[in-house]
Amino acid sequence: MSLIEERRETILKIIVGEYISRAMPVASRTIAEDYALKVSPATIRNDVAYLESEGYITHPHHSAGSVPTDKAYRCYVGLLGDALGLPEDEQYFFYQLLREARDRIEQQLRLAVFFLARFAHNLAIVTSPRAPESRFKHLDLVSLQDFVALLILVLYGVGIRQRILSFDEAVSQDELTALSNKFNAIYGGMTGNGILASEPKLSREERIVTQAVVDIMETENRLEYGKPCIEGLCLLLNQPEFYQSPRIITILELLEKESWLANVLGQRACMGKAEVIIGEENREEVLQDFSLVVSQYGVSGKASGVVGVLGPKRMDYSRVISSVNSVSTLLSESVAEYI
Amino acid sequence: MSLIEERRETILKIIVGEYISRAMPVASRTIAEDYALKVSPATIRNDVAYLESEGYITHPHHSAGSVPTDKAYRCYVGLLGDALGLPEDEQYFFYQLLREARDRIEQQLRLAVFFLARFAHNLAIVTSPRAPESRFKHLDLVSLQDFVALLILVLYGVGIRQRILSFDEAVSQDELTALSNKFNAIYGGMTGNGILASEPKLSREERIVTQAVVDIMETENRLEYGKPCIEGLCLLLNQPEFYQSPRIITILELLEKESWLANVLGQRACMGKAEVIIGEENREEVLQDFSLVVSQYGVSGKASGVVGVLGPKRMDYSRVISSVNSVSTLLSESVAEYI
DNA sequence: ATTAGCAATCTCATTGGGGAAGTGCTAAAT
DNA sequence: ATTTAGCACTTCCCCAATGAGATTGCTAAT
Repeated sequence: MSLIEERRETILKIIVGEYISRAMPVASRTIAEDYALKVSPATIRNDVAYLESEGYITHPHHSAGSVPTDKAYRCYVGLLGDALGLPEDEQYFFYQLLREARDRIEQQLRLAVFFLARFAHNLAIVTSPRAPESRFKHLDLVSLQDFVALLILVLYGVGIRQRILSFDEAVSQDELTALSNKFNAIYGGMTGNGILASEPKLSREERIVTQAVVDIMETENRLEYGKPCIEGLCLLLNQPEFYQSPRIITILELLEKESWLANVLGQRACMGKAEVIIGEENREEVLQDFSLVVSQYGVSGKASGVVGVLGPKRMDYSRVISSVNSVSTLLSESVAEYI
Repeated sequence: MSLIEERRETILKIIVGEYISRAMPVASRTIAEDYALKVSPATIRNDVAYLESEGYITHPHHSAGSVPTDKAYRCYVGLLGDALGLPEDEQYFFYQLLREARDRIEQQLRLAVFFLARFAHNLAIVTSPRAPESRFKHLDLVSLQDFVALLILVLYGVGIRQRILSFDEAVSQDELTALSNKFNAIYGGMTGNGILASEPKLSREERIVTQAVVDIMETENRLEYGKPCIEGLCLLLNQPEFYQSPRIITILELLEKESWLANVLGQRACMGKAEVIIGEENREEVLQDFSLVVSQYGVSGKASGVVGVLGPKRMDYSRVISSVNSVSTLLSESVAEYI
């Protein structure tokens, strides 16, 4: 790389960095003064003109400073390399906190999403872990009223689901317990289809239970991701580009949709390594002013969830990526313990 | 009530109604023209001056029309009486929908909050039902790894909680099942304190389980309300008074707090009848530009939750109140079925 | 290849005026 | 005593004009 190309790259990095921290177009004089480049603003303007012709830079208007394009962010993220992680102390504190809550899965996810939002200063998303295909682990039946029982179904990969069952005749708790024992013995490890195929001779009540079990498992299979926990909406809204902007409403509308996460992610999240989706790389149109950093966590093939951060394209990628990676790693360890 | 007083009340109702539907100060001429009062704008101005001196009306500035005060809204709500409910067809449609999901408690709450938000055109809140004091109903232990098990605890009043247990030595599923049976036999119907007081001789493993059970029950008792489901944030944000206003951020910050609902409600929600909290009647300062309509649902003493709607003071009280009442009634029926 | 200098461009905050909206007051009418 | 018409006055809101400030693009010199 020639000296000139090197300087252009430096200038590009400076522009992206400055724009990320100040949220305002970067002037050539600022670059020349605040960084020891030993060239005049005019030279920098020449380089910027070149970078603009290559599609890395735009200007909001004729006499405004430089603003990075999506291409510039992409390049910037590429140059980050294996960046610095979170500060040791923050990371350790978070680690301790998560360990303390390791017996309460829900609580742990809520802590994770809460701290991820604060580490990353943006909207954080964590989905509960789930298995790629539902497999029966255990069920339990609890009598509520004479004709009504509560079905609790445990699936492999830390999923627990409940449903109310109504019978045609009174069923006592003892009978329910007997039913549970029978099903636990024969259905263990089976998939929904497996249970349907095994088709043992069933009584009326047994059929009701089995149908509910299969229905839960199939519903579960249709979902792409577990229920997402979200935190830090107001951190996102406090960002200068969204302050009092109608665009935030489109984001809220997106988040209220049922399966927005599957639409947004497509296939992209991969295990253990944060992926960055910048601006127009987002398939969802309303996200094209945003960047998304996502990673999968969990144990491959057994149980996995997604952690991610959504923020303006002008986010502190280094910090966000390492936050996502940290949280992802810690949650993976946690899942491995009780899978 | 003299003729003049009657006219003043009518004018007050007109001003509140117009302001609710148009979100703009109401001019005396508008009142005279659009409503057949048979008096001139000047007369109306005199009455408005009186209403202002009594604290029912303000003006954003000298030559602006009339805007109702909190006192006016309170009066307006009082005059509503037992207002018109929701349209029959909407109500019936919703009723059907809720019945279809009656075996899935979570799903039912989500449907309820979703439709409540849309009926009321504002932010809707529904908390899951819970009992005033936790009482043991049933537990189940599922082996996850040699030393690790999943505890599932069912409490009276439709609560189901889970926790991961770690033992010092390997415990098989058979042993776990035996443990469950034992506990189900002796702890049934007991409170957390009751279990502690009964203090049977316990093995190491039994102690771990019991401790977890008591801990869950006590944690549960400390919570004032179940986990709130929220819907319709963007409906709220689309209201003209919040459009591009920084006040929405304070609302988001409030909603992200752990126990905001208890702070906001205090003692107020009462069973089966919607309560209206207007503007400065809210104890929470950031809500003083809002109104809140809340009601309890469930079965008194057994299991109850809260349904509510949060919106601008300028909300359609008639519609919101009847929406809240409808949803509350339907959810109460539902809870009664499986309590 | 780099730089200094300068004209050109665009934003943004300020100012001021015209017009519209709507009240408050006063005096007359009922 | 109540209601009304008429009018002055206040305030907002939109618009255009203005000027200052920032920063670039270009040109010509180094």
